[in-house]
Amino acid sequence: MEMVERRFRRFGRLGPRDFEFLSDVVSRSEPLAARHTVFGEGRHCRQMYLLVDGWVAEYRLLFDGGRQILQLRLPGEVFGLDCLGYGVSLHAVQTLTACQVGAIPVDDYQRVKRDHPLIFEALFRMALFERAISHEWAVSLGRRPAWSRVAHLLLELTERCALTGLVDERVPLPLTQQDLADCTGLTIGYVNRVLRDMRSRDLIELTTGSLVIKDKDSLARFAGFKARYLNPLLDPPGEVDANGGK
Amino acid sequence: MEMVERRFRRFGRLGPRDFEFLSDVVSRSEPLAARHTVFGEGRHCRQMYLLVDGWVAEYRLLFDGGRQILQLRLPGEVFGLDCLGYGVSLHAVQTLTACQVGAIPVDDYQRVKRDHPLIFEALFRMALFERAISHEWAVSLGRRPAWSRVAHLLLELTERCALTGLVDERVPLPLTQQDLADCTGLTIGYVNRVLRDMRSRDLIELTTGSLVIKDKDSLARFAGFKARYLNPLLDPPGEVDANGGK
DNA sequence: CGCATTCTTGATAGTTATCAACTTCTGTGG
DNA sequence: CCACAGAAGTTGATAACTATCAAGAATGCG
Repeated sequence: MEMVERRFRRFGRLGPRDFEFLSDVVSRSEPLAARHTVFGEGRHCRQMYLLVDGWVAEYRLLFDGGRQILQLRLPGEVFGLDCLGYGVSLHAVQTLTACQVGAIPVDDYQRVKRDHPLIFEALFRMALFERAISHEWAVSLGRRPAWSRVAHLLLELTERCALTGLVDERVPLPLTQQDLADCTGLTIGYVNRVLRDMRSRDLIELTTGSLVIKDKDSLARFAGFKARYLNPLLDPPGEVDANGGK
Repeated sequence: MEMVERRFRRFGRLGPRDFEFLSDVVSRSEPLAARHTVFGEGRHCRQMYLLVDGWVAEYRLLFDGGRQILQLRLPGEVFGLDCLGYGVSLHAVQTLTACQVGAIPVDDYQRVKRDHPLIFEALFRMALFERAISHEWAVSLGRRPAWSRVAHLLLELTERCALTGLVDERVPLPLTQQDLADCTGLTIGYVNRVLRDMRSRDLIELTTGSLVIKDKDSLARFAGFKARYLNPLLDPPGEVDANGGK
């Protein structure tokens, strides 16, 4: 619940009733093993998911065996919203670590909207946040050279871990090099070479499962990384005054 | 108003009061010339925009002069939502054609949420729709070869034009080859070669400003194009029964 | 301790980028 | 109605980044 609460607090001033609802979802959440497929692409879907703990990847598989990771989800985030707009999953989801995952049936959609408008609004604002990240990835995929793509991803992930707190310099990074390749649109071999180069320049320290960025400034400079898109406003417009001064 | 109404009808069963609100925004909309910058990146922003008519591009400029188009907006769509989550524009926007653009001040945000919940919900569902498109672009940028990227974009745009109706076989395509390149992460020269190839195979007919796909099936097959992501559900979950049978 | 991932690395191939003309449009003003 | 200027479209030759493929080393897990 810890991370769920931190996350939602970042996207709205929920009330006790709202946290009760979330807490309820969390209490009914279930554990999933690492590297487990939560759902495939093109499946009829009837529920959204709340990632209570662990990391998952949203991805698409291509005809030729290629894979593009569309987004990484961190603890407290929500995924599987396609059921709302399509009733079918447009992408697949797989756990990267062991996870704890809660479900929110779409049948509860009307109820959430009505009884928990602040949760609904938080979802909207989370969607905007996520969109900003996707845009940044698109810029990487479309216009940045391999080195910058990888640097950008590493910087973004450390920054996102910091966003909900609870991390020091060393951040968990449960991604294989193949995963990194599938995020950045590169091949595993080339990712490896890029990482080797970063290590040789003493910019990062990357072991299986954890990352330390030793020279954030240099890395950010080389990659053209600006963290602005990772710092959403705490309040939606018009509510700052209403709630801020109470 | 025509296109705005068609668009919003696709994303919610708005009431007369809702259309009144939109109509009001439309009536106060202003014309913009083609190739005009609506707003730049990193600007303080206090309003969302309703694209009453015309096409605009959302894009990012890079240090080295490169440009990545993040999204194309068609008539009836909304853009500039960053002001809600960031208060700052994370990307720039430029008109591709002459446009008619309405503004919705963020100060009206609370009012829209309260008095026009269906509009608010429509925005949410539009965001999901837009997300699906962005994901598809990410797959193109990351994993599809140049030829498929271009084919995919052309197919998507014809499909999107059809979504709100009012087009026959020939669709307007106010994009220069440079624009196509900036959408697909390619260079103008290579886009030109790809188009030449498509024309030589008699798959498309592309003149400045308009496109005809002469062999949709072949093109779609070669590019691995599936239009599923462009066909959102007409109703959000739980409302089908409530409204469908009236 | 042994298998199965994951990680590394080298050699080579292939898309796609670069760059620099040149040509074709399109719209404007005379 | 024609001439002109600037934008947009074409094309060729060459370079470069990144992919491929294969195989060996390292690491983690049961």
